[in-house]
Amino acid sequence: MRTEGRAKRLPRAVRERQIMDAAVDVFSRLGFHAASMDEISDVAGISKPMLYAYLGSKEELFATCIRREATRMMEAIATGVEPDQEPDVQLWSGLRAFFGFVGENRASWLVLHRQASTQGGPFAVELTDMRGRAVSLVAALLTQSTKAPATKLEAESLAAALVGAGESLAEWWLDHPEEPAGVVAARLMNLVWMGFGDLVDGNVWHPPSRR
Amino acid sequence: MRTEGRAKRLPRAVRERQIMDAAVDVFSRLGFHAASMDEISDVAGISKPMLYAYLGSKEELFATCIRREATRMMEAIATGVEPDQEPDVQLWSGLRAFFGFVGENRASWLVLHRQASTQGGPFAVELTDMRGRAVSLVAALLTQSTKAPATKLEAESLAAALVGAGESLAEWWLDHPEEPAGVVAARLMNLVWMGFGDLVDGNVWHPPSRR
DNA sequence: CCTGGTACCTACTCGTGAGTAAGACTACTG
DNA sequence: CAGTAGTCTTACTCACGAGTAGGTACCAGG
Repeated sequence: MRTEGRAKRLPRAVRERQIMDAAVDVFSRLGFHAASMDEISDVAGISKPMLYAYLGSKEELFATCIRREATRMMEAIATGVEPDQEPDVQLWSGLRAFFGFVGENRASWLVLHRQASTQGGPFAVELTDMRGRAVSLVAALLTQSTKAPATKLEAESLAAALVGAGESLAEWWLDHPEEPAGVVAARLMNLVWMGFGDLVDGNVWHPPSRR
Repeated sequence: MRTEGRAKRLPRAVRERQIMDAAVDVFSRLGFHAASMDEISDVAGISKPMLYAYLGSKEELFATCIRREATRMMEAIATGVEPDQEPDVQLWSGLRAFFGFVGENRASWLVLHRQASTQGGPFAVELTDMRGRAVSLVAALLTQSTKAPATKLEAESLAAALVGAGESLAEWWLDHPEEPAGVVAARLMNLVWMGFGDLVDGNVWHPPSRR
């Protein structure tokens, strides 16, 4: 990129989108610290002062990226899940939506997960916030199941474990892209709904209405 | 630290231990990038050139930390687990050992997990390596269960999910230290062995010989 | 008391990357 | 064809942190 001279004049909104896309790309490849504003501006096809003029400091830019991608993902999942269904079906559709999103937005996922841990920055808020929303969502789903976990702590911790399992499996999936999203999602569904105990005995979970 | 003048003369081996301890502390608090060699040397109570003379570059130092802490953790788990037992019992003892270690070595855990993602460095090898060993271990445990997952991929992905669940739950635990290690471990055990399906119906897992 | 060797220090170099000053180019508006 | 508002640039400053040069204190053994 950026071998030509002056960039074409474009309206601010468009430029901002381009910059954000470039930023997500670079952050996902290098992580927050290793990514440089020079490289981002380069990939975006503009010069550094534009970056600062439009998106503020590096930390602000990163936080904005997180916010945008997190919102996209949460919306994808919210769209995919069907409320007013049995808990297991809801979980199933949620998992499908999640893995579907990750499969089609690797960069988004990387920026949200791999760079999530780089604690310290004020953007950590955005991340823990999103993760917290996801956990609460799952926890609510669990609590809503009758006879489910007694304490709030129990539901929340199980939800945290489930979310972590999803994240980890998504990470594993990046190294084994030949597997279709549905298969991976189904595996996690079986793990958390049936448990190894049942799986060992050959009992598997499947959607109520087979397709 | 480091307000006094010259440090007392100490044999190299002792100094190296001190430095490693300081490094783990600083890395766990700040992460690889944000940690500075100045601060580490400061916490260790010595000057920077000593650091370089004894432990090499920053990346070498970090890699050494990872190796040391990873070894400690894997040994703690290996010691805790009882082979020649039923798979579920093995998993149970492994989980107990894992959460026990994390509870008593927060800094070790943080350096191993939170800073794990900071990809890019040559130390990433150490981390993915250790995680790979953990996953393989669990995968072997699963495969050894009769009638278990058919394909190697399936076992490995489930193991990855389980390890991720453990990591995530450990992370959650850091924010809820009032819970005892055993309770947290038991929760994860129930999740992955029984599954939500059973938990919803009130079926819980417990060790074969009640204590 | 010299002679080495090892622990330890102060005080630098030097690259890199965040952030900025000051101005140039383009387009619309009267 | 001004004037003005917004886009875009080159070319800096400046702090911070990795790594080092070159020396000082301390403890052997001869």
